[in-house]
Amino acid sequence: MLNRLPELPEVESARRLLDPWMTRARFDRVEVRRPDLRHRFPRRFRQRLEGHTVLDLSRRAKYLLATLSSRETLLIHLGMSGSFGINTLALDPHDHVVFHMSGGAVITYNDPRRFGVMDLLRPGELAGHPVLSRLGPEPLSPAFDGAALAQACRGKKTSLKAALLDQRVVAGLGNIYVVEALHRAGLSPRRRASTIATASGAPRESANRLAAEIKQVLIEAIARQERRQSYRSSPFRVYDREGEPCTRPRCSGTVRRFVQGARSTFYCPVCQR
DNA sequence: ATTGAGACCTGTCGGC
DNA sequence: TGCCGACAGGTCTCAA
Repeated sequence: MLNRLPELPEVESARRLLDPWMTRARFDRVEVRRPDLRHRFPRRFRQRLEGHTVLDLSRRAKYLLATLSSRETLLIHLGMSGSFGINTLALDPHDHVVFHMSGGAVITYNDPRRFGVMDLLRPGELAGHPVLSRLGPEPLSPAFDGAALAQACRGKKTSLKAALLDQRVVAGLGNIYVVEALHRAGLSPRRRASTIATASGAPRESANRLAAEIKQVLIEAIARQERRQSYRSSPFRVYDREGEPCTRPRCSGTVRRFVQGARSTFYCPVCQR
């Protein structure tokens, strides 16, 4: 469903799901049922995994990184529809990769739209990686705050929404959580990104508020994933609520939708300025 | 350099 | 009922 689109909280949730089954376990057998996700798999993908042990499973932005005993790193991106299953009974047509681990666990990667990525990085390829090395700060790290956000937005002529989707500004947000954070912070998605910083790049109050709301919306989403309860109504305050009353306290506005960078933006024109 | 638009992919949904 | 186009979105590529 909507909240399964893999943004940072969903990827963190996947990491926590996999960790007990993967870390300290060995790849006994790897099945590649479809090698054509977003890119072709690296050469000898299966052989480079089999027989090796996972030493550590971490997350950077929307990427999962498994450090292997071979000193290579398995890099995984869930794209738009990727998910993992543990010991699922029957194979689905979209189960593209199956890891048979030494502990007996069978880990299945499912990805109907095949926008996901699996790659293997040799020891030297991690540091200067064309994507990883350009990622901005982790939004939940202490390094990310209003000052860091303002500095990254300084002089940017693009919209605040586009800036937050730029993984070099802050790493791990997608359309939904950007829309939610802007709503919570009471900031218009159309506003120029540079307006949250002073001319010298110092944070305005809006930058501090936005950074705090980004953290909060992610923390709440991760906690929701952990509880794994199903919701009868949307957990989002503004996303996909076009025409509904604004959910912010004392706001009488109505949620509007418009397209920004070929993505749907939902916002309240009354309280988001 | 920065910014924006199009492409990739397929399940779902609304309209006729 | 069934078909078909529109839509969803993360990231890469290309062009202005």
